[in-house]
This record gives sequence, structure tokens and C-alpha cells, in this order.
Amino acid sequence: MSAANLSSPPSGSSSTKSAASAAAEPRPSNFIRDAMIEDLKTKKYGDAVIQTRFPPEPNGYLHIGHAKAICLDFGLADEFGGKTNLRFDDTNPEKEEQEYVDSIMKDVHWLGFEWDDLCYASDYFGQLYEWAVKLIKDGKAYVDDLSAEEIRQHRGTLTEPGKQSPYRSRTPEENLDLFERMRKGEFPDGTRVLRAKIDMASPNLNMRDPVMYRILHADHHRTGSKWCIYPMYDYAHGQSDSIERVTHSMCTLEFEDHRPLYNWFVQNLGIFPSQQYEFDRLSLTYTLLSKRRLLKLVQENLVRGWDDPRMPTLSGIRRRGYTAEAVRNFCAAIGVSKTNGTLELAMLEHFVREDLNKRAPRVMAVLRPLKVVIDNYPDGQVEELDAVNNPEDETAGTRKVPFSKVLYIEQDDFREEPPKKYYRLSPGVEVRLRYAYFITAKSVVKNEQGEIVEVHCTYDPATRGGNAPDARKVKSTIHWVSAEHALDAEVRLYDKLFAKPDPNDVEEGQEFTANLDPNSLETIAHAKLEPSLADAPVESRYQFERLGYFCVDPDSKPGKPVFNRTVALKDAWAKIEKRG
RNA sequence: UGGGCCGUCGACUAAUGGUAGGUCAAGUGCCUUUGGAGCACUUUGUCUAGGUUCGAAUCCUAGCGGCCCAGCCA
Repeated sequence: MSAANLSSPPSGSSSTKSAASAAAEPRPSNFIRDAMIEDLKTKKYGDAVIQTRFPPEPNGYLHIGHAKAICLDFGLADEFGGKTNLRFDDTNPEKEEQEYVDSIMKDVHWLGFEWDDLCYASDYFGQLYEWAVKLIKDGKAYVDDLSAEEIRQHRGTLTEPGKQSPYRSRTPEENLDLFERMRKGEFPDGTRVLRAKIDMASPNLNMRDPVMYRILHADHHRTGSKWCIYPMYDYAHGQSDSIERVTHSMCTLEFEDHRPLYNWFVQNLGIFPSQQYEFDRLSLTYTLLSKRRLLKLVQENLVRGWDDPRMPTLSGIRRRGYTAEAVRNFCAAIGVSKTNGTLELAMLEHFVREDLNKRAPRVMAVLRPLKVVIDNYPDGQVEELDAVNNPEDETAGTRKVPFSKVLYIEQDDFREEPPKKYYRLSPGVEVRLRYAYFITAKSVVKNEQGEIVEVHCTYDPATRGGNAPDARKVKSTIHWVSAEHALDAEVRLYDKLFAKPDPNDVEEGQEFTANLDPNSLETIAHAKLEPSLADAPVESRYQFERLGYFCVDPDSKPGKPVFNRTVALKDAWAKIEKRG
């Protein structure tokens, strides 16, 4: 492969490894791709292919921020014919669980990626231990008896250098003995650590003799009780990369300060020189992407679980109805850089609409029913009218929709006193019922509270199907459902989980939970759906015409489907109305 | 205030010393049996000040602003 070819990647990938690669489009340049092109050109790693890895810690569910990392790790490697491992960074047994491992694998697959090797940092515990022994023998690591608190005090501050531990000058023999006994479980948690001997005066705090191993008498989800000492991230991550011969190790910006340490271990161990590259973490308005905070929402039952459709987790947005392709397109479009910024949620929603617009069958559903009686329509008559399934996709075909004398329309679609620019049904106004007839509102029936409970209309039999033989026009088309044939359904309308663009923007003393939007979920118990939806399978997606995209929730029961609103359609009228 | 990183339309991101472009958002119009979709058009940007250069978003200097780092978390 020549450098010239590399500089303009093909628009489609020849690899069939990932579903995601099939839809690949020309991507804008970014600094990591540039580095790969350069490294291939200069044969930095000889003839080795690009090797990346996606390294989640199994201590929570993956979210949309991880999707960006996944698309980068897998996408970039795939683009250059390279490989990507899924590696669980499981060095902290106290926080990690098999449930998270399972969910992560499921989510990566759902996104459309297939890893080459499935790896665990815990698979390397033995090798890591041997390397620690080597560093001790080389006089580059020592066992420290200081307490956590004392270590902290010795570390110094941002502006003052640290002080050396009194245990820093132990001999390799003594360190070897102590480290061995740490491993054997002779010491309680927290009594000793193994530290790298680097520089207590470094302006980079990560280089001030960082802890490599701590004692933790805890069962590990994979290694059980085999170990009671566990490596720290900094001592495990780079070496794991090295073992897997990762060429380009991508991580987020906050690890920039760790790179010198990453390189220190590589150099002093003399192992495969993986190179770390840091990119900007994804931030989205009205969204929290912190595992700690998402965990809190779950644990305190502020949401229904990790897969609550309001959660930014991949399981949440999947349940909400987002498609993997939409998420991938989004990730490709937002690019990657070293700038810390916040993307507008609207950007994500755009890609969801764009994808669903192409694939979601159209269907009619009335969320807030208002009864309409067609006075001049024959009692008891039912017509089966033709409706097209997807105007964006001719192959989607047509279906029959029953029409009768009594219908439901949306309450929003009738106004007794229409405001300016309101084109929908109102007294004396003629509109089109989609795929049916032109109707004209004649009168209303109100209850004791003065609310409109029924609208009486007449229809023009000559407009069957929705066209007038005299070519007269109507200003609007509204959707409807035949009352007698309607399917009763629960519909869950989701909105942003948080009321503020920055959920962390709180008053003194308040927590981010104060910004939770109490209206983020509105449940409609009895929406009226066209009968074709009776057997819609879980996770199937539809466009409810003029309303938005909806998908079938797993809570659905036979005869009583539950639909989630994925995202509303863009609403020009709402905009006009809001402006006044 | 020590160190690291970063400043381009409202948001995100290109331009790799040579025309500041794309996407989202916003607005206008066209079209429409979804006030959807689509199409067309429009508005708005190189943090500041110096310097180098025929030419600077890009290189240099100095400011200013933002983010990250003092876990035996990752």
C-alpha cells in the first residue's frame, strides 16, 4: 500500500469484518489518522498492521461517549486493514463485575463491530508481576511502607516538589522479599505498596514515584482469590498494549499527563513501544456522560435502570430506538480533535432522524384522541383505504387502513378559534384526512367543563383517497384512526433527562440530580393506533406520521403494546407558535 | 501560582505557509396527500498584540482565556 493511497482512504472498505465498515464514507482528516499514515509510510513498526484496542473497565455500562471511542478504535484500524482487540481493563476487583463485561460485549456488537482478540488485563497479571520483579532487580521499583495518607503528604503539591519516602533506598533484595510476601498475602490491605522509583521532584505528579501495586484482598471476577495484589492503571495499561502489540493506543485527553509514565515503563522494561494518543472526550448538552453519575441515577432509582430510554447508555438509546447506524454516522460526523467542547444534542438527534427517515415504516397513531363524527358517512360502513408505507422507500409497499364514520384525530389538530397560520381543522375549514377524504368541520360538542369532546364534520365522497376531482386544494393533511378499529396502546414520550444544557450547573450545595427534568417522561395510557400495529415486534421502529419516530418497548404485552418515542419529528408549527 | 494540553461561524470540525470549507443549529424561499422529508439560498468565524514572509488560521514572541493533574480509581 503506497503512501499516496493512504492519504486518501477509499470510500468503502474491502474488509467484511465489521458491519460498520460497509457504510464507511470519506472521513475528514484527523491527527490520529495522520499519525497512522505517517507511521505506515516510515515503517515505524516494520510490516506490522495497525493494531488498536478498545479498553473499557467493566464497572458500568457503555454510553454514547464510548461509542465515539469504539468507532475510532475499530474504524481507524479497519480503514488501514488493521486489527482491534476488545480488552477489559479489569485491574480493580472492587468495582468490576461480570454483568458489565456481558453488557459491554453486547453493546460493541450492537454498534456493529467485531473484535479480533478478546483480552483481559487480568490475563497479564503474571507477566506484569514478572516485569515488576525485573524493575525491582534493576533498582527501579521499591516497596513502600508509608500509609496512603503519608504517601499523599510526601507527594508535595502542584507547586512544591515531593519528599522521598524513607523506604525508598531499600535494597533490591529486601524489596524482592517484601514484594514476594505482599503477593503471598502476608500483609493486610493498605499496609504496603510497590512504587516506581522515578523522581519525587518532577513537575508532573504522575512521575513522583507512582504506585504500581496495591494490596487488595478481594475476589476478582476472573482470577478469583489467586491474587491479593493488583496493578494500578498506569502500570497495567501500557504494558497490556505492549503485550498485544498495539501500535496506536487511543485514550482521552486527561491521560496526557500519564504519557511520560506510559513511556517510562515501556523504556525501562524494554518492551514493544506502543504509542499513546489522546483525543477529546465527547460531551453533549443536556446529557451526563460520567459513569459515576450514571451509576448514581441507577442506584437511587432516579431512572428505571441502565437501559432506561432516557439514559445516554448504549442500552438506553437502543431501547429508545436509536439505530447503530445513526450512532456511527454521528460519530463519523463529529470528528476527533484535542479541543474540549460540548456538542449540541440536536446534532445527535439529526442523525437519528436522518437514519429513521429512510428505514422506518409510516403508520398513523393518535396520541391525544379527539372524537370526530362524519355526519354524512353511512352508519356501519367500513372502507379499507390504501396507505403507502414509506414515501422514502418505494419497495416498502402499501397497506390497508380501515375508515369508518367515527374517528379519532389529534386534539392539537382542531381549534375552535384558529390562530393565525393555523391550517388544521377548525369550524368551516376543509382539511384532508390522510389517504381518506376531505372533511369540513361543522359543529362541536362540549362537556360540562366546556371542553370539546366531539367534532362533527361532513366529508366529500368525491375525494376518496385524498384528491379532489375539481383539483381544489386544502391547506393541511391530518392523521386519524378509525375508532372502532383502533388499537389501544401505551406510549411513553421521552424528553431530555436534564433541564439544563449543562447538568452540572447547579446552585451551591446542590447536586446534579437537582437538574433532572421532572417532565422527561410523559406516559400516555391510551393512545389509539391503526390496527396494523397489532403484532409489531419488540424493538421494531415506526414513524407515527406527523409525530415522530417510535419503537416497541420490551414491556409490551399481547394486545397492549408499549411504544417509546425515539425522537419527535421537526415541528415547523411548534416553532411558529412559540414565536407568537 | 508548577506541569501538560487547547483556542476557527451559535455548536462541532476541515484547510498540513497560497481561495477560510463542511455538518448541525438558526433564517428565507420552493415543493409537498406528513407544517415530515427534499431542494435552493442566506446570516455569522481564525482569542489579542507584535513579528517573520510576496503571502500567516497555520511559523515566532508576548499576553489573554479555557480544560486537566496532588486516588493504594480508571
